[in-house]
Amino acid sequence: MAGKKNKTSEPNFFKDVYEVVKLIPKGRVTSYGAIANYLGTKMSSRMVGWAMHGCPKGVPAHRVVNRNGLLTGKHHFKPPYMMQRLLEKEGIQVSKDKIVGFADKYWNPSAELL
DNA sequence: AACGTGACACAGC
DNA sequence: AGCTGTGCCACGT
Repeated sequence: MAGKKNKTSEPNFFKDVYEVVKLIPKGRVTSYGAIANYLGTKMSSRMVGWAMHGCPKGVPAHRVVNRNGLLTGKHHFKPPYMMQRLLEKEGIQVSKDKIVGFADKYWNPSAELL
């Protein structure tokens, strides 16, 4: 039979998110909105975060933060301080769950990958 | 099928 | 300057 996917919809969106996140250079960070914008769903930044719920191994979700540079998703890590730990290890300074010099370390997929 | 939820973003107050 | 409401799309129940 035709290879019809039983899934209601292919998680193409999620897959794209993972791909982009994996492409984030070390020592850099990006925001959900940036990824969403790169995927074409600029307003649907929520989906990016939701996609991270299934973040498979190899996806540095700790490099993805909100537009404020705040580690909003760190509470979802195990343990939660793992996110900050990884960021500091990559050379990113974090103060009060916020990226220091976020604008300077900001990585725009729409611009860098373009 | 409908409602509620979710790691966001933006406008309005 | 912080809170609220709305938009967005997908997933869970």
